[in-house]
Amino acid sequence: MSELSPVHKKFILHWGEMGTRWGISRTVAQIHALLYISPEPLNAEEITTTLSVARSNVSISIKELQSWGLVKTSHVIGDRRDHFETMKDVWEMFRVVMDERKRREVDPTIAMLEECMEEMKESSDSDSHTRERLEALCDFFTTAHDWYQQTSRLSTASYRKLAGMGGMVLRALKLV
Amino acid sequence: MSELSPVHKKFILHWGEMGTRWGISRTVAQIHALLYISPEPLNAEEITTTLSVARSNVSISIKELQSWGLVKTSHVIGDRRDHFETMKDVWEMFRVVMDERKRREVDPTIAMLEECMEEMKESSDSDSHTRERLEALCDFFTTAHDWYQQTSRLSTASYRKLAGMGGMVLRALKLV
DNA sequence: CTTTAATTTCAGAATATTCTGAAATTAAAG
DNA sequence: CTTTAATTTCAGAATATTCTGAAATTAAAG
Repeated sequence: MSELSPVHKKFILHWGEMGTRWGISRTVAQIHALLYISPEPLNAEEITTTLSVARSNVSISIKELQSWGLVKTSHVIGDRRDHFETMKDVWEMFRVVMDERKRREVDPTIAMLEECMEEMKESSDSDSHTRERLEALCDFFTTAHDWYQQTSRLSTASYRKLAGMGGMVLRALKLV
Repeated sequence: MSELSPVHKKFILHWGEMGTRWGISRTVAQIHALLYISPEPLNAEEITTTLSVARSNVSISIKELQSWGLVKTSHVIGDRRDHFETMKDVWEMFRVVMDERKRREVDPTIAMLEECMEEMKESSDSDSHTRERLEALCDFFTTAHDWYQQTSRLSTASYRKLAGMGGMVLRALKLV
């Protein structure tokens, strides 16, 4: 794995680029891409040489990926070094990312909105326009949150089934 | 609107912070938040003083919001300045953002994956593991893309209905 | 306990991003 | 056409982020 084919490079570079657009550092995303296409778990040294980044950068980035729940440690007998791997199931992978983003960003936002509404109530703020806007946002987030709760635990197969049936479902529910 | 209440400040600051986590500059997100809670369209000068940022920063950030399709220009009779406003429907707002992210990030990623697969075919690359991984990713993205196509055009009311019925739908489809 | 391999920490360098303020441009008003 | 208001552009300052390399720490091997 330490010699990347042109396709490997293309994929890893693109994934790194996408990472930066979503607030994830390039190296973190590149390591994730590398582990995703690697047939077997890699140790830190291998990642360092393959991606040409500093050893310490790999260490920190792996920590970051672990905090997202995207990377697990595994071991090889006769080798004391940690090896790292990521899940291969893509739907599972996105579920993990969504869960974490929900926890880090959506939940605090809902909390903030509720606090705002509470504070407005207490100070008997007559600014009904602001109140309406915040309520609409809060509403949207909680509805989306509920839907997510319902669907995110589906198996890969069920998810695929649901997505495939999309149009039919909507027609049956007379939503279209 | 040039004097922000504590709740306004709280909301705008939080929204700005969330923006940075999703790869959007703080000021861009703050302006969006401000326009969202503003009862009427604001001109650039008002935004400048309310948020205490440079006039030029407002100009560039508004451009950015317009490129996302989140901000529209409106005019007031007897005033030659542009006024800016954002949609108030939250579901619509997120749909617009999703559409744009799909166009900017998901579509190019699908294209990249297809190119990779094509290149592997041409060079009759025997790396079946990589091929499998890329195919799985491509598959996921196209399935998600299809589902999104089906549901994203729903009205706010339908979206709410669908989300509300979540559990029922899944049970009816024997997915749970 | 000593040696050595592996890993982590962290200060600061390198880089990228965001923002400012002055100058240039555009365009409405008179 | 001239004046003035409004807007945009853009170089570089300010700031934030990412990354490196050396030093410190941890922990396995002998």
